[in-house]
Amino acid sequence: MAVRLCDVASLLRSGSWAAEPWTGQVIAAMETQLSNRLTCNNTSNGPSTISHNCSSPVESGSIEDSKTNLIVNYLPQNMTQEELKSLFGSIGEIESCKLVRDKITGQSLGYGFVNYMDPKDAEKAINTLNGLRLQTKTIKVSYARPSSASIRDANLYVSGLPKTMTQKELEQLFSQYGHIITSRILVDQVTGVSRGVGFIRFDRRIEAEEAIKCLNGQKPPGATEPIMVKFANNPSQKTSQALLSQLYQSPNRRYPGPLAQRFSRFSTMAIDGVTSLAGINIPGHVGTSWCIFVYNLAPDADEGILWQTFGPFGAVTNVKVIRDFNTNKCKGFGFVTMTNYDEAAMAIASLNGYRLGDRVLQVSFKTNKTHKA
DNA sequence: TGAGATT
Repeated sequence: MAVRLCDVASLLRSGSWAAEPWTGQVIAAMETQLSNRLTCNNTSNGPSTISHNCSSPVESGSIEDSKTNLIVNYLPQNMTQEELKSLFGSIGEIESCKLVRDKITGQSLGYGFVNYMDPKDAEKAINTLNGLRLQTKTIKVSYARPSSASIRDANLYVSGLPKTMTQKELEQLFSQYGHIITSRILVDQVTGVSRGVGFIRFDRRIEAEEAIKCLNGQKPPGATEPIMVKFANNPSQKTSQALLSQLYQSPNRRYPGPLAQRFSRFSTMAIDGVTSLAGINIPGHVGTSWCIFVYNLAPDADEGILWQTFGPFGAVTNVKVIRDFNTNKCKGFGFVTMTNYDEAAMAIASLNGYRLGDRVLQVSFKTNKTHKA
């Protein structure tokens, strides 16, 4: 099986995401000022090389920002709002929780918001859940900015990049026009070589607009060909398009649908270990879940450790650490609920006998001893 | 010609 225990071990804080140190949004008057500072004199007389004489943008900041409201990105596609609440509720009391879904299709857009009652819990959630691996995703947890039009649609699609250009170089190129939230260069999955396309998400729309004006059709330093810079499609457009094409196209299936699923659970196992982690629902188990008994947990074990340990194996819907009523210390065992049999079985096979801290776990399906008298 | 970050 392709699941490696070192992956599980690496969960325990790889620090893969830094929390955005960022503290706020800029008032409208500053936007004009910023816009003026960054104005370039790009003429449309064809490609030329880019000069780097623009000044750096000001850092935005405000004490008004919420210290309780978090944005959670890169959630697994099949994760529900209830699971999101369960995961973040293990840190502290939640005031509200929302998984963002496509308005038309209802599909998860892969991100959500969690608002805590106590700012300390929000901070703790960033420290403990940011970078958590869930299925094939590594979630990112950071403070949410107050929603406003100025921060929307600030995502750029860049193509024609030199294949040798690194993410850092891409950021250097674009950072002169504003504060970059995320950047990415797409690579060939087999060779790892750049595909010459990437994405830059700016803090604010005006920064993205300025970058398009200044960089579209220009040659990066040392490049022989000009790059194309434009606004990226947003996810709701894509899901809407997919819905439309489903409605209007012939019934030929391009993706594994109900037919493939009829091969039952082995279809998810046979392809490779990664596919089996993708959270494909298995007919016959819809509406059921699989409860896993985890024994030999340390006294200080908490729900977070169970999420971290089982989350990478598939859809986890709930975790529970059994505690002593008086001391509140873990009594040495807990339970994990998973949606899919394959994923639960994989987790058990991989984690039974696994060393967690100074203890060797015993992991099995929960047996039906039912209730105590 | 493409991942998924502002309710």
